[in-house]
Amino acid sequence: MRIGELAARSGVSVRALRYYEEQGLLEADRSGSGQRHYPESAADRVQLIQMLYAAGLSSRTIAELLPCVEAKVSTPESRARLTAERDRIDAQIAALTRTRDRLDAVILFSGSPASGCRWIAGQDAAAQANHTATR
Amino acid sequence: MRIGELAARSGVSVRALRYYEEQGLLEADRSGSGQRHYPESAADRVQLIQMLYAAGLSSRTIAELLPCVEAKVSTPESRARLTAERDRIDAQIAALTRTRDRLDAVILFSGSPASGCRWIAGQDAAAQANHTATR
DNA sequence: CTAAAACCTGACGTTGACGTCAGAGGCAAG
DNA sequence: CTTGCCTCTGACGTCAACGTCAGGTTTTAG
Repeated sequence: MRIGELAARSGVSVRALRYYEEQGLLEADRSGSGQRHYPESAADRVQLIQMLYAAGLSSRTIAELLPCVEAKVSTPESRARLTAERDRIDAQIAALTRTRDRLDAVILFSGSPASGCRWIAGQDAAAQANHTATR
Repeated sequence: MRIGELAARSGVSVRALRYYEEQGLLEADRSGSGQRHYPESAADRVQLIQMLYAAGLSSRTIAELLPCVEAKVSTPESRARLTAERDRIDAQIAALTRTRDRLDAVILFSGSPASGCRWIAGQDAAAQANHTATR
């Protein structure tokens, strides 16, 4: 498939796909006229790339680890990197969990009918119950 | 305390503290000569700011929600924002967890002695056991 | 009193993952 | 054939959270 279709399928921009290639994350066959052609498997690969970007990995790190993750093989060096990144992600999850719990506490407390949240007059309890029921 | 000490205590740079003030996240008393003076409580506030930055909130959003989080009060609007951010963080935690599990699978599989990871010759099982024992 | 250290404002520099635009070709339909 | 859409390369633009530097004032240690 060509780049536009891959972009549509994987939900990223055409520019992003070219950028991934530039960073050595995604290879493409070229037609005689220079157009990129991707196999079906490219969609999965793009998903994986996005996944790793979302976890805070840089292009360089992704380029280093992507083959390992796809093939499930690793050298001692790459295994060290993998472990380091996993630990970093673990720490990030822990931090995010604390942050979420903190926000939850604010939401629950300030949203509770008994909490005296009526610090701006004119709020009726119905709207508050609505928000509280969000969870 | 002055800005240098606050920076040292909270582990952020002086520049960052000035930036926070510029963004309306952190206020400071000024001495006659214009130097910033912070109360003890500023350290906690900075920690909270860092926490929210780390969760992916922008300066603008933090400025909006910081008073709510500190005082545990909220208007209906801010509660909606709080809920939205919490949900976003929840989703991010879920995505990170999936990513971590994927990395874990690679580490465990490629690190297992029986996995045939010896695809580069010359590795002894002892080093592998070391890495495996990391967790 | 003096020199070092800390602080001030203002302004330009950095980084990464793209967005966007320009100008030029390629490709199936009518 | 030509119209309209897709693609190409190359290059500059963006945005946020600071880093860094310049040039000057203030505070502190000796």
